[in-house]
Amino acid sequence: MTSAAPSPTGDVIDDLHRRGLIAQSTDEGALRAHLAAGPVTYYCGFDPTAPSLHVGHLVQFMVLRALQRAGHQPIVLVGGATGLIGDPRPTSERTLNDRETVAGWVDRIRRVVAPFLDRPAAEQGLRAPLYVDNLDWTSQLTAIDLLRDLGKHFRVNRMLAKEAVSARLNSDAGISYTEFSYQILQANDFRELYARHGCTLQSGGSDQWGNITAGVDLARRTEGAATHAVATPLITSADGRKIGKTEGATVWLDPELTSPYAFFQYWLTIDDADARAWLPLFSERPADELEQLLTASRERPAARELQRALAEELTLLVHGPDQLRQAEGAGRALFGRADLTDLDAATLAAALTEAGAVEVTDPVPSIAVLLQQTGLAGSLSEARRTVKEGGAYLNNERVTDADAVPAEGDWLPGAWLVLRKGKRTIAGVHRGDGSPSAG
RNA sequence: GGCGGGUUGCCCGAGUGGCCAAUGGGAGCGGACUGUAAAUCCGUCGGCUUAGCCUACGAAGGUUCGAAUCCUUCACCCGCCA
Repeated sequence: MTSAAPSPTGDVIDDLHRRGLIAQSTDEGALRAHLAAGPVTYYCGFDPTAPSLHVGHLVQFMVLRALQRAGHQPIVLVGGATGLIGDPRPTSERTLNDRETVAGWVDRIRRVVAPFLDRPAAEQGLRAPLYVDNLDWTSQLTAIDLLRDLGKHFRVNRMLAKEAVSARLNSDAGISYTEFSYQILQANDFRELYARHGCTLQSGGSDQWGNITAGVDLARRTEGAATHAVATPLITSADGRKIGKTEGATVWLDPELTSPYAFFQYWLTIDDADARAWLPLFSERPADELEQLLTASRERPAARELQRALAEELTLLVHGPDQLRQAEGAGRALFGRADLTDLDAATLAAALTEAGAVEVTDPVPSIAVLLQQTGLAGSLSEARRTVKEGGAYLNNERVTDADAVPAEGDWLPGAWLVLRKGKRTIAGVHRGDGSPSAG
C-alpha cells in the first residue's frame, strides 16, 4: 500500500519538475534516456561546515528520495575533505575549522542523514544508499597529482568565471587560493565516484552548479564518461531569506540541536505564502492531494492546513512517528487554551518536556532568572526587558514584575510552571523534590 | 619589497579627541491587530547586583584630565607599482 512500485523510470524527471525541484540540468533529453535505460547510480554531497544539516538541506533529500523511489542507486557523500577547504561563499572567506572538529561533524551528519534513504530501502525494498567520504581519496592526493593530473584539465579562465569566485574577486574580501581550489576537489569527487562506482548523475543546490558541471567536464576529459547533473532551486521565503536559516536560529535536522517539538513548530508557523510555495517541494503526497490541500487553504487560510501538513509530514520523515506524536501533542496541550489548570500532570509533563524544561529546587528563583535559565531570554537583561515590554507570561498570565518569585498557587499539577515569551515560545519549569516541604 | 586605502555592535554602514554603549538601515525580539499567518503601526535591540557600574569600535602598547577618533608596533584584507 506504500504504492512503492517504482514508478516507470522516465517519470522521475516529470515528477521533479512538477514539484519544482529542478532549477537546471544538463541535457535533459540525454538524462531522461539515461534514467530510462536502467538503474543509475547518482550522488549528492554534503560538506561538514556546521555540526549538522538544516532544513535547507531537506530539498536535496527530496531529490535523492525521488530517484531512489524510481529504482536508482543513491550515494550520499559527506565532504570530510572539502569541508576542510571550504566552498567559496559569495560574501566572505570562511574561517577554517580544525580537522578534529570537521571529523566530528562528519560523524554527526552521517547519523542525521541515515533515515532518509535507509528507511525506504528497508521498508520498501528500494536500493540501499552507499555512504562515502571524500577524505578517503582526497587525502591520498599529492601536490603533484593535484597539479599535474587534475590541474591540467582546469582552465583558470573558466574557474574565475564561476559565480562565487567572480563575486569574491569583485569584493573587498577577495578569495584565498584555498577556496579558489575548491571546485577542483568537488569535480574530482564526481570523477572518482564514476571510476569507483559507475556514478553518472550528481544532484545538488543551484549554488553548486559551477562545481557540479566542473565535475561533469572532468569526468568527460579524464574518463571519457558521459555524466549528468540536476540542480535544485535555492529555496527562499517570501521575504527573500533562505529557508530555515533565519538570523535568529537555524532549524537543524539533529534533534539535539533543534528539538522535534521546535522543528514541528517551525513548519506550523511559516507564513501562508511560504507554505503554498514549499508544499510541493517537501511533500511526497500525490499531485491531486496537494491540489486539494491548496484549494482548502485558499478557502480557509486560518485553519493553516498546509502548515500542518508540512509539519506532520516532515517531522515524521526527519524524526519518526513517536517524535511526531509527542511534538504534536505538546503543541495541542499548550496552545489555544486560556486555562492550563485543566491539564493533568502527565500531559503537562509530556508537553513541557517536549517544549523544553528546566528543573529547579527550592529557593525558587525570580521570573527573570527563570526566563534566562529556560533559554527564553538570552540574558538577565533581556529577561527584564521582555517583562518590561509585556512579553512574559506565567501560566498564560502576563508578568509585570521581573523580580517576583512564583507563588505557591502558581504551581500546576506535577509541580510545573508554564513560562512563555511572546506568543509562541514556551518552556516549562519543574520543581524537583529535594525540597523538605514535600515531606 | 614599496606606496596608498581599509578593519566599527548579528549584517550593512555613519562617526576623525569629550554631547559615543556609539547616527541610520536591515535582521532579531516584544506589543497592538490577527489565524501560534502576512502587511501595518508602536516599542526594544552589549552585560550586570540596572537612576549606577562594567566590557566594547582588528590586536597590543602609548599620548591625554579624557580616544572608536591622535601616535607606535603587529595581524589580516583591498588596490597600484616592483
